[in-house]
Amino acid sequence: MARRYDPERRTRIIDAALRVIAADGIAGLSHRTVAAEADVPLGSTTYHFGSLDELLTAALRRSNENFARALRDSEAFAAQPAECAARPAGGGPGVEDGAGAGGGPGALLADQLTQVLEEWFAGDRGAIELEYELYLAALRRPVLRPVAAEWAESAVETLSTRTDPATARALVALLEGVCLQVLLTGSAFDADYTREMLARVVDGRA
Amino acid sequence: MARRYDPERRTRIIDAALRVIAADGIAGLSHRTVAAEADVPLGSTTYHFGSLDELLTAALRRSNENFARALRDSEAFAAQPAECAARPAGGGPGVEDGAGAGGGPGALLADQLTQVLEEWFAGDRGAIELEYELYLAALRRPVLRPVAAEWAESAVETLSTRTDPATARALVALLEGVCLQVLLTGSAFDADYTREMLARVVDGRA
Amino acid sequence: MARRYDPERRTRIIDAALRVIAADGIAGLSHRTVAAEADVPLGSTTYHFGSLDELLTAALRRSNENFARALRDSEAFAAQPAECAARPAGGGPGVEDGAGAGGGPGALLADQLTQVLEEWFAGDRGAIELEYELYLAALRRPVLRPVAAEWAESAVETLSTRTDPATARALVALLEGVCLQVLLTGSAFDADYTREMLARVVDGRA
Amino acid sequence: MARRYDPERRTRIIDAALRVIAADGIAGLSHRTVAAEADVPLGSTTYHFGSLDELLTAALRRSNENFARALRDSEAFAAQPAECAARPAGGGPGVEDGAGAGGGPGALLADQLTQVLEEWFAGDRGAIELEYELYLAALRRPVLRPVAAEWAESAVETLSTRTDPATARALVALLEGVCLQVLLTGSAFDADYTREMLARVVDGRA
DNA sequence: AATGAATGAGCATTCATTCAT
DNA sequence: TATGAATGAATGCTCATTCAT
Repeated sequence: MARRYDPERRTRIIDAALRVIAADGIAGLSHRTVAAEADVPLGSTTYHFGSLDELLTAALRRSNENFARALRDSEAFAAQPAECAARPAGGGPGVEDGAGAGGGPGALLADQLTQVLEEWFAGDRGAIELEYELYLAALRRPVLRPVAAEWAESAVETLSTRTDPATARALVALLEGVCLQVLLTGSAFDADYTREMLARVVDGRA
Repeated sequence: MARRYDPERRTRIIDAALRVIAADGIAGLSHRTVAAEADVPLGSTTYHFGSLDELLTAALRRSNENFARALRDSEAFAAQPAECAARPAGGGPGVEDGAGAGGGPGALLADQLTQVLEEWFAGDRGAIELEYELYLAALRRPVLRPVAAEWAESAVETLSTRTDPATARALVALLEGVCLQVLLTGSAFDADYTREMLARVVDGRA
Repeated sequence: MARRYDPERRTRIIDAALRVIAADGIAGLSHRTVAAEADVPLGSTTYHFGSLDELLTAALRRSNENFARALRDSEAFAAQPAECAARPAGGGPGVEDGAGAGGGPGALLADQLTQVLEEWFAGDRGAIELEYELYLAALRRPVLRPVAAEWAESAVETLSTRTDPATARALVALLEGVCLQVLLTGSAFDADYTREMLARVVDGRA
Repeated sequence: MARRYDPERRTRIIDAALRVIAADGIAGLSHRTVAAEADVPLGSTTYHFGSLDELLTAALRRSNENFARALRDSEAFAAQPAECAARPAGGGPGVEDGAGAGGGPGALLADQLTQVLEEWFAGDRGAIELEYELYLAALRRPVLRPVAAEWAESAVETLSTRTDPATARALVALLEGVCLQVLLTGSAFDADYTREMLARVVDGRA
């Protein structure tokens, strides 16, 4: 096996880990499974990642990056309030100032966030589960907490461009709670309800 | 070993499972560890629970019961339903004497819920982690979802005695999101912020 | 592989362990090597011995028993002083009161012990190394110390039938020191010197 | 990492090896552990020492030097050679003022040796175990035997300045046997008994 | 009905060594 | 000359499960 000099190997192992976790969960992640998925020798995974926790940490970090990029690229969220207001009526379906929420000033943001979630749930369900599973793993793995905290921080920061930080934090918490209920109980995502509740949080600002 | 006729064995095994999970997480749960913790022969655990999933389901159900009882017994929450009932239907803005939140009608409920959480976080951290770990396990274990759904349902029902069902559901989601942030990122529980955001959800009712 | 119901399996594993250690040293002892040597499945060794230390302890104990039996069966040592004295001159070669040692009263015991060592060194060298290696392993493995202490105790007791306990202990120490020098430096066993020094210890009694 | 031209590296690696062995035993010695302890690249250890046996040999040699220096520096033993030299050749029973042993001529030497041991056991127990473990390793590693033999030889030579060579050899054997019993069985060092038995060996000279 | 001996698969991890630089 | 990336073998150990009793 002449595979020396593979500078991307570390990266490929992380990607393989994400695929393994997506398929079988963190419980299915082992040096062996990830080595097989990445098509590298077993020793290579232990060489690059001294422990599974280390690999898990790297995987969570990558997952965060993936999500951040996805959010940044999301059309629904990218829209700026000013532009929106300026947009002529008859525009896109979701952004027209209060589809459901009573028309308070928070309607636009609430609507956009709801749309992001809608897109997210409409896409590959495995991807959401993957990201949540990694994120939730921090509950029992203290080494993951700093990375989980980074993620939460970054989500709050992103929303802070549209509202005050405390409200942003609450929006993230509510979104997470809503997602969790959908994912854990197998119930359907209810866009109207979500939009309404997000709007309450935004509009409740003193 | 003359332990025949032990009608409580099933129960003792479940309790042992909860202790094992509290100590080492679900990953540490095995027929062996639970048998040792319950001081029961190895074969006994496989006899009473055909698979670990079965045991896990029973454990989650018990955990839910424990939490429900704790909530029912909580002084903070058990409070003023009587007053509420006594209040004239369709009356004014409700209970205005909320401690903390600016005086919106949701102040009292928000305050009580915040207090419940405060008590919860002040107590044994292991207990919270245990309950959350079991609940979150439903993400990857479909067999647990019905039980997780039961739990969510029951929480919503409990809150529905104080507000409308949709708002109750959102309160549960927000509470879960807040708890998750505390547990996953290791940050401190912020009572004022929690109270304020809960109140926004309650008071936002159309 | 239908090998259920093998009540002697534990014993066979210990015997196999002794053979493995004799051949490759404690460093060569592993669950795998011992399983192969005993012709049992790998899992069988870990089932019967929860850890290698446990297996090692059992092996040292067995080794001690083997040695004790060998000593008991040794003709050289079995001879009783009274009988010896009563025996007509021209008897066996080594027991005649002071072959080398100056004729002090300790000559007989010293001579017999020397003969035991001589027999021992003349036999299978691997057996001695095996026993010493197991015994010396207690230096770094506290769990072995009680067993090593048992062995030392038993050796002292055996010699105490022929002299006072303190002297017996010193004889054992001297014998061990002499053996060690032979085994560690590769030098030859010097019977005359050994006899002489043992006699000094015995005869030095106040 | 600009650590070229490091003439002391070999030495530092050996010192690190001694620390590793002191901490985790020979079983804990590996190229990796010693490289980490010496703060040296992994490749450096395999470069300077072709095999672990080579490193082990060097470590045993250094350990011997350390012990020899310690013995030389010991006040207890460094004692009265002058008096000895001053004593008329072929004189009477030697140094009779032995502290403890009944006054035989060997009393002084026995007393001094006992004191050396007492000091040794009073000091860092890890150091003794380290030295013994390395020394005893020769049992199973023929390459170490010459070095172990050097050590024994040197100890005998040192004692030979105070008594005849055969007696010196026996004293070393007895001392080793006594130490071994203490180290292997975890029993306490008994100075009176040791002094008495050493004296018997010295005084037994024909 | 209940148990514990038995087993093969799998695990994380450590390792000596090789080799291209 | 010196190094660290790389790798295949081996380690101790845990496990769910089977099955004869």
